[in-house]
Amino acid sequence: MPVHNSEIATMFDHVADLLDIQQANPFRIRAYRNAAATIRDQGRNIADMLEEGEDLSELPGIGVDLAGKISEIVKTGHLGLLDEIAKDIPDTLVEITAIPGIGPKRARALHEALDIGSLDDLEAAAEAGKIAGISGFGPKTQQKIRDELKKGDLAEHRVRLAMAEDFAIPLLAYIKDTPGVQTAEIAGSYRRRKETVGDLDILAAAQDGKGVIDRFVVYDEVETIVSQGETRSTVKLRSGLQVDLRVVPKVSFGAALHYFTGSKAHNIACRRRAQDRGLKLNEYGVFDGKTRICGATEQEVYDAIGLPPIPPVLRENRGEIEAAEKGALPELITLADIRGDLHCHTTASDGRNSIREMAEAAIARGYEYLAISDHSKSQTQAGGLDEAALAKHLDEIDRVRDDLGGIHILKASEVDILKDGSLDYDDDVLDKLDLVIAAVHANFDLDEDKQTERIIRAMDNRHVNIIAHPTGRLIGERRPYALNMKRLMKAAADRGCFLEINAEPLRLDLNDINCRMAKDAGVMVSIGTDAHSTGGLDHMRFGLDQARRGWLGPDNVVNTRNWSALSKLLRR
DNA sequence: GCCGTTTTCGGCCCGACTGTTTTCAGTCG
Repeated sequence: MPVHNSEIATMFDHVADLLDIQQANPFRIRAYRNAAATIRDQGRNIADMLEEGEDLSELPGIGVDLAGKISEIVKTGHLGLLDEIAKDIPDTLVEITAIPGIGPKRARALHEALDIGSLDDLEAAAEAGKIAGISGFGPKTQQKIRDELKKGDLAEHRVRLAMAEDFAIPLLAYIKDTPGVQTAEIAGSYRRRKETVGDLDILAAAQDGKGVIDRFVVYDEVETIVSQGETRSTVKLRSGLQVDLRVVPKVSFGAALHYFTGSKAHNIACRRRAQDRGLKLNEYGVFDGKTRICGATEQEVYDAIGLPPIPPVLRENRGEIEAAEKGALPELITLADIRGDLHCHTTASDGRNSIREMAEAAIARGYEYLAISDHSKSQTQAGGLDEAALAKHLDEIDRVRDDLGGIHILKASEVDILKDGSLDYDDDVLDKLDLVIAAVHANFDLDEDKQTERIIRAMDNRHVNIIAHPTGRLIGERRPYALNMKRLMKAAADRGCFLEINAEPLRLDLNDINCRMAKDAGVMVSIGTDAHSTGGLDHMRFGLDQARRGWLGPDNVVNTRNWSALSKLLRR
């Protein structure tokens, strides 16, 4: 039974939560959280690394002790430390800290005063009116607990970036439109272009914070006001999305933007750098003693701590500070680098627009080329084409090509990789195509070895240029299938095969970590929208976000090449 | 519990808002 990185990370986070309630050494607690983050950031399976004899204590934030605990988890599936802690406090006590306003200290107080050990215990105590009597608690807190329990909605739900935009853009316009607001930005993981965001963090520059906050909390979509002060406020929108607004004076805007953009780990590293220089960094600026030396722009903040500006997409404390220090930050790809889209569908299978409409839409976006890649015959529910239908379809592409100048239309197909790794069309059919995208659309539950070998076998076919959405995950809906990514990447590099970043907001597959692995493994990436309509071509920018978060530059991406370079690359 | 171009010991980021207090602890980001 292989242990996933996410399981180890979850156990470490759980240990941290429990130690927090025990009021253990806060730095020890942080060590567990940092280690959990490091483990999540590994593209490779930790269990595999261990098996291959790698020294895990060389990973950042993991020392001899935690390396030993990882090994224990991988070998036994258990962590003895958790049993130790359970003697003191119940495992399920952590649940109650999901209630806003209940943190580790109050959880402990509730446990000690009323022997509360779970959400159910808490609910019973709250309904019986026993909470308000505990020191540090009062009637308001008791009522809040009852309200939150009644609502039930305690699980953190992150929304996909594309959906967050739908709420963020009009809200930002509203804030910018508020009298007295000089400038405003959306910060947080939204600005870092993370694939999902937990809440929206908005920053505004204004002299009068209160006026801005007062108008913020009456925004049309606000359902509840969680907190409301002079310079900051938190609300919940009807959609359930939480929004934090912070207002600072203009001279502090850069420092506040830096602080509010995060990530937390990046901020901590920056603040530590400031400390090393005898300075203090907070959201109001960079300070020498009590004197504010700068902070109007992010550039000034980075200058003060001796670094070139670091793009928000890289601010995850995944080596960007060290790279910046050495002047080795990557040149990141931008939309302007993209010369074409190598994955889209038409009415021939499950798309909504014709070949001509898709091509015209690509021309309108300034592209040199577009690959028309409808589904193969096994995808019956998606209108996949059998050989005869494909032949007619290719003829139709020829007609549009003759008719429509100004763009190279590639005859392509998104061909199913069957369970045994063979392809859905025979080689003589594949021969007629300019580009073959191979994709897994069924049999997701093979074990890691079988799934990996299946895809590598598909890549053994010299017709295959691109593996589409390599992990198969759907954000928030379907986990990636089991795959040895390191083996897959090596195989792709050896065969001159490309891996896709599928730019569809639900997929974004490869993810940022895998993109970075691809770069390190020397695998080129193709960013394709998988558009099923002309509008879907605009999802390219979400794929670019993921690529940028994965440190990719124009050189790492196939579809930054001009037509002649691309055509050479497609010949394996 | 981790970490080191000052260090193998002694450090480890910083501030706003709320509710319960009667000056502040706890929570959150």
